[in-house]
Amino acid sequence: MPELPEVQTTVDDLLNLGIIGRAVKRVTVAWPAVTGSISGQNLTSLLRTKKFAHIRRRGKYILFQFDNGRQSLLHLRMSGRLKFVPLHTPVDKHEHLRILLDNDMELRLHDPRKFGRFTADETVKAKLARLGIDPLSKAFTRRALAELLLNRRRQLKPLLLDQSVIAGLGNICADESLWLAGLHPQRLSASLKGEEINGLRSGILRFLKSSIARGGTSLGNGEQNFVSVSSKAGGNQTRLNVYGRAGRPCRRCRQLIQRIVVAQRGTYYCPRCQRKR
DNA sequence: CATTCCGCCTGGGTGC
DNA sequence: TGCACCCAGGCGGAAT
Ligand SMILES: [Zn+2]
Repeated sequence: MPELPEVQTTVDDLLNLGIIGRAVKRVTVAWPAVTGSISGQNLTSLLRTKKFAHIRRRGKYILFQFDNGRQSLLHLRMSGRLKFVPLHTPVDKHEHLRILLDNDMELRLHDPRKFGRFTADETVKAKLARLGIDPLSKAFTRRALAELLLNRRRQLKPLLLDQSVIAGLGNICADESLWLAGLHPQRLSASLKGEEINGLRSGILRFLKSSIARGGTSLGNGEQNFVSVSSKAGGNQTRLNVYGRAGRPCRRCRQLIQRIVVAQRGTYYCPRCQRKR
């Protein structure tokens, strides 16, 4: 579930927990697929005594940088979230990766669907290199977005979800941004006019800033619902205009919101405000 | 180059 | 209660 705002919220939380400057004591892997079958012992020998120097968001990845220069990446995928608890806290059945620090606090990946991934090897650089522009960076100008759109002939929504084009946007952000901009999710990227491109950029930024300011979007109360490291649910769900609102009236024109499938993802839009043309 | 389908997993919701 | 079915915030690989 986590998209850019939820990952950013998670990183912001991590930076308030006193992890920076602490060393790794042990890594425990409870579900091998999380690490691509790299054992906890291997990861422990790689990271033991190394201190956390930086924690940053890169697209939807959380990047951990250690004081020896080693980098590792954590991706929360669909249902991952982090917990930070004392060493002897009973291990939940959904906690598949645990990183013990030298203050006996443990960072745990809680991930019911087991899609989350952690890597600390040489593939990190390649993964980072594949990421497109960060939508919150200064480089994400109207001109930069125009170039990304006009040089491709793709449907808008799959393009927005392509992490090698723009890094961090997810299914909710794509639908909400397209509604804000009044653009059909299947419009061809190369067909956009200047003003439409500017509107799309504004929509993306407006959604991201709103969601981050509210601690992300938390859609329910289940195991797979997003909460930050401090166990707080986000508040952006009440601001959604189309996502999950099929059959309900558009807040702008009262036309009923429709759900279609685009690029194998549920896609919500207003047939009146967002014409294919 | 773009699109489509599948696999990876568990859990929540709905309808019978 | 039970069961069948559909859906889910992501992504990588294969086929077309
Ligand atoms: Zn509308």
